[in-house]
Amino acid sequence: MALKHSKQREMIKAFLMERKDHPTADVVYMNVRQKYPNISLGTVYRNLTLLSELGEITRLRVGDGVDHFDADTSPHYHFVCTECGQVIDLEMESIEKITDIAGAGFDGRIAGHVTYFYGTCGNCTKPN
Amino acid sequence: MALKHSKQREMIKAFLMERKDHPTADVVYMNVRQKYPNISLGTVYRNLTLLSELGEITRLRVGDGVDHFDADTSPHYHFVCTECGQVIDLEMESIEKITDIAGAGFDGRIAGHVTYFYGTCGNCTKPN
DNA sequence: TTCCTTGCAAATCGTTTGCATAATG
DNA sequence: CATTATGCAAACGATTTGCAAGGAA
Repeated sequence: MALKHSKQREMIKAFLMERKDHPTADVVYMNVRQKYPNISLGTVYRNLTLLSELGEITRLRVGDGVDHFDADTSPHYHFVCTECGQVIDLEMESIEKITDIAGAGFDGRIAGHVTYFYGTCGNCTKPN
Repeated sequence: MALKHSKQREMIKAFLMERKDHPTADVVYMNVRQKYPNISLGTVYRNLTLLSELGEITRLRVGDGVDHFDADTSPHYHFVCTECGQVIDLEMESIEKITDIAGAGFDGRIAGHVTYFYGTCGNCTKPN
């Protein structure tokens, strides 16, 4: 279980940190491969899973069938454009209280929530 | 594109309506097959997809890797138990306003949101 | 008769995993 | 040296799809 350093993991994490969008495993693979041609898709998946288990990155399941990854683990929300598929960070007031609202009268323990907003992004909304 | 009646579709819809949980395609298949042994998994998938496109049912992507289906299309929220995997309806005050909160200052159009709450359900929370 | 729907099986897609080898501590 | 990590390819599970045959309008 003792973690050992690996060039591959380092590059995957670094790549994720320099991106403001939320790349999929395949995009990570394609990009890291330019600098490190020998890396395999399996290694990318293994490291993305490991990093998210360590809490260093977040796995985003926005409902488009593909997992997205985010190196920004601070609490924030995402918007998914139904037109172009883009996943964008939202700058918005906290809505943490919805967990309490949901918990009122619920027979169980609510630990948290997952929310994403959808619609058309700035670009796709513009007239053409 | 003109829709034609089919016994299979009718039974799938009926089955979904009599369930308060949120069955997966496979569960629908297993159950409908008891009354209609010849039905195929492909047909179940095709009809679930068709019905959800028609807006007669809702496809739930709660992040467990399997799609769940709900015949109740009225706006409501779901809770997913991280212990037993169960998906339950939540009776709670509307949180529709979070769409407005998210839209404030956002350059684009927000059409809606998807939220699910997670934690441990009543049964799984109980001491044992 | 038209053409929507089905059953079946093969195909797809994203992701995971087994295994022998390479790299790390 | 003891272990973790890798590359590769095969395996997986959920869902989709092509096609010839069946059923509804």
